[in-house]
Amino acid sequence: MPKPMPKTFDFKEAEQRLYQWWEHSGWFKPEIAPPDAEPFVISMPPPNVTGDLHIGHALFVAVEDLMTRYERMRGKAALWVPGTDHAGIATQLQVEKMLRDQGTSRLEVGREEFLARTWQWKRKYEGNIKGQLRRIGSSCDWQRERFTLDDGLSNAVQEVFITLYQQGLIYRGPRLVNWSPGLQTAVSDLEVEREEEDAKLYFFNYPLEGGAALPVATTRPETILGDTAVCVHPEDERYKHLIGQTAYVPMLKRAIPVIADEYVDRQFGTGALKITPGHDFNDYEIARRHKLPLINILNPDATMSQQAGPYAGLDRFVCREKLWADMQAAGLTLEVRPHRMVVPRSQRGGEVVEPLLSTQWFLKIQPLAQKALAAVRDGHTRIVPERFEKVYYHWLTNIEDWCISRQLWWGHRIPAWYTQEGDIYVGRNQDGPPRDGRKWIAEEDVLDTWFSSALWPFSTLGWPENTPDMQRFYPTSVMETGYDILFFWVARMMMMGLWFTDKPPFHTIYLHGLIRDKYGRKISKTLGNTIDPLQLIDQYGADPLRYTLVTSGSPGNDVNLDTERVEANWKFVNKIWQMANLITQNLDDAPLPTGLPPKEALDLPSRWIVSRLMNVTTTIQRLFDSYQYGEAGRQLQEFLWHEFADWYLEISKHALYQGDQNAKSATRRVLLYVFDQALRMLHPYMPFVTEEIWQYLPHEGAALMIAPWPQADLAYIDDTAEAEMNLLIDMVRGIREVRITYNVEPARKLNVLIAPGSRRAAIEKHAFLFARLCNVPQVDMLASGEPENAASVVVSDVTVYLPLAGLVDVQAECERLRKEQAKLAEQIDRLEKQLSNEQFVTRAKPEVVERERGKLADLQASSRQIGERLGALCK
RNA sequence: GGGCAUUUAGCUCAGUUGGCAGAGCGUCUCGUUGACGUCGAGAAGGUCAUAGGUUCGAGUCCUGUAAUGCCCA
Repeated sequence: MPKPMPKTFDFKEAEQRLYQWWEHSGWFKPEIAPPDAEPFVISMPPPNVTGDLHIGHALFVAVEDLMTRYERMRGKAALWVPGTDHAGIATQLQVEKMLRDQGTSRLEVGREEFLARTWQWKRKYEGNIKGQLRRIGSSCDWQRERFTLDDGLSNAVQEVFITLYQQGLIYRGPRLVNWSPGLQTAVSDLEVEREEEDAKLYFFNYPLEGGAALPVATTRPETILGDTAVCVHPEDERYKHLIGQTAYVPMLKRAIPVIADEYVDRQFGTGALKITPGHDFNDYEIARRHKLPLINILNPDATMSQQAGPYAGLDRFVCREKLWADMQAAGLTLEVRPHRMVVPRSQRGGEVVEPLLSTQWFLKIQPLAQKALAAVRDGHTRIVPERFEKVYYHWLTNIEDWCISRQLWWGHRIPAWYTQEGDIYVGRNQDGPPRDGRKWIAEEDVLDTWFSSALWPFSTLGWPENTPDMQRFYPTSVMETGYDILFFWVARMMMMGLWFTDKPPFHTIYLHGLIRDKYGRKISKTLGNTIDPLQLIDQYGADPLRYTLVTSGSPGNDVNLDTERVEANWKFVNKIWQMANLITQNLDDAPLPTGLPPKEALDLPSRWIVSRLMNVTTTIQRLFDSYQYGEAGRQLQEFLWHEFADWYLEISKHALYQGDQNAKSATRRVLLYVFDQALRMLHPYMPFVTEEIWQYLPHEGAALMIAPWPQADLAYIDDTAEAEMNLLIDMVRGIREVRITYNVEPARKLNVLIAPGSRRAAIEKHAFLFARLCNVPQVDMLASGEPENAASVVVSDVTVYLPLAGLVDVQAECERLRKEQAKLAEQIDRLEKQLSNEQFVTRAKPEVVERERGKLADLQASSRQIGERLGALCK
């Protein structure tokens, strides 16, 4: 006898054991496939080492592990490269917070000590993350694990930086950048979030030469101190005559010109615009056109600089109030109105970001963007779902130079040095600056984290060395990640990959949606609606969580996660376990030939379930081919639970308990085969329970995770068997319904009489089904006439009579039959109309017409039967 | 301002070559049996947001509208 299974699946014990076994067996490595196997590669989006994994991470793990396991079972050399990201700003903020809690600070401990502490932090959270990835069941190759600050990856970063610099694509210079005063660093456009907020619009008089004044409106009065012009529309009749005059900056009395530019919106405010090129992107452009000077009135911490004269040292918002009060006292102010405006805020801290003149490193991105655009446009890389291609095109077409330097400590140090004279040298950090006797000062800044992430698909494989991994596994296959980082990450990987390897880094970009709570609200700590994947795993196991995440939505759309579904799917796991229990309990020692018996040797239920399996397998394959994993998973559940378990398992008991050796053997083979195939297809969704069960079943090969992926054998598809079984199933359902309608105690056995119409043979042969499925142990064929006191069930041209002496209320039965008849009449009417429509018969596909005709015939037969019954019973 | 998505049962969502509207949860009945009460049987519940169009036929394709959400400026 096979090893008996425990009553229930102990996932806590099994998950850990199975994972270790898989890993130690080396099955997560692509090397288990033959050397000439086609590779399948995913670079894992590296989680930040800032903290623990959240439910969003669990989603990408579920999907990527599914893809990897599927391709591995298909015989590919499947490689899923894991890793973590140093996440410059985010991690630095966390560590700074930790230092603050310890009563010290970054500046107090100094750069070296700060970095040491950050590495400590990194080790701790990286460890957590790896443990969590394992808990979810990730079949990634841990020996190829990478971290963005590894030596190899840092080397790739330097190589890229130096090359781009030499190609003239990286430059350094003073530009207006988005400055985060709290973090004291520049950030890129993407890291600034803009949202409409309630603010104020301040109206005041700009004093002009000769005592006149020009009314101006501004949302940020403190920037008045940095004005270098006042601008009106050249055709504005109100102000035309003032063009060329001199204005005086309030309180500072600095003389500036009144200029004209068509950029000015005459409808907005007063129609006159103050120009602050040092602190506004639009003003900066206007100033360039008019060759205006530029004044920086802000310090890096957003206090006012020396340029602000008497206001120097004040915080920007304090200055706003004070300056306005002073102007009011000077009689310059007009009014303050409430005003909705877009305020730029830092993606990280949420503080207001200031446009600030600052010397930074930039990447001239247009040439790279062109290649990235072309690769998708020419179909070398495909985005799933397709609609994101438009978003991708739009962003890359309008892209501006990327500010890549950050005034942080945690990150890749920019490999550059300067001299006092302003010379720049770019070269490898380990080589140092030129030894030419001059004093070279090392660049302190680090690179934007996304700069290194952009290299991830190839830097993790050993680039710039032409390593064996690089040769075999690059380009990678699929980039699976959230649509929210399409610009931050995916587009940048495309640009860097194409620029440095001349190949798109992956042929497919699969974008998943974001996880929200069951009400569709964004998950956030402040809302308190966070969902901890580890807690769900502790409660229900990894399989239900994974299955739920994958089947709760559709590609590219957000998932409103209802944790009750995890519980429901935990029940599904139990159900599968119980199926396995039943099957294994009904095996014996005799070894069974593997595979299916020939079709001719199968009874009807077996031909039916095998045919259903083949059809489902075909559907699953079609869905997998188009990345529709959610739908595929749902179909598997439907098949396994509501066809295989509800019907075939019940029916198979007949052969198992009452059949002869041949019947037993054939049924066991079918049970094993169908179940085994379904487990294989389910494995990428639920690796643990499927593997554990598989080990209790007779099998070839060491593990389910490396067993071949099913292929449908179309020879077993049997439409006749499916139709025949459906008839029997409908009869059983009808009988069950009657039993419940007449409150027949479930324990009470019933005998039925059947007028079998054209289905006599099939019904006689499978009469045993009724005993097992609806407690009808005896079925007799009715030669003629009708029994008294019987309820009836009509399916096609078959009528089943249930003699229910004393139970049948003739009136109620007539009522039931009339209702049934009316329903049929409605459907018949519809079909008759359709089929008498010349257009339908000639234009619709022949098989559709045929199907409708068949349906009509069945319905008409049923209707006739019921009509006769009504005639006999309900005079 | 431009773009995208969503709108289907009380709730959360499926429904991709156009062919009789589905699941889970919840609700209501009822539970004999040698896998499972973490279960089984049965039932109720829907103008598929809305107005048009294409088509023999539209939840599905096209156009307009509304509401909600997201992205870009």
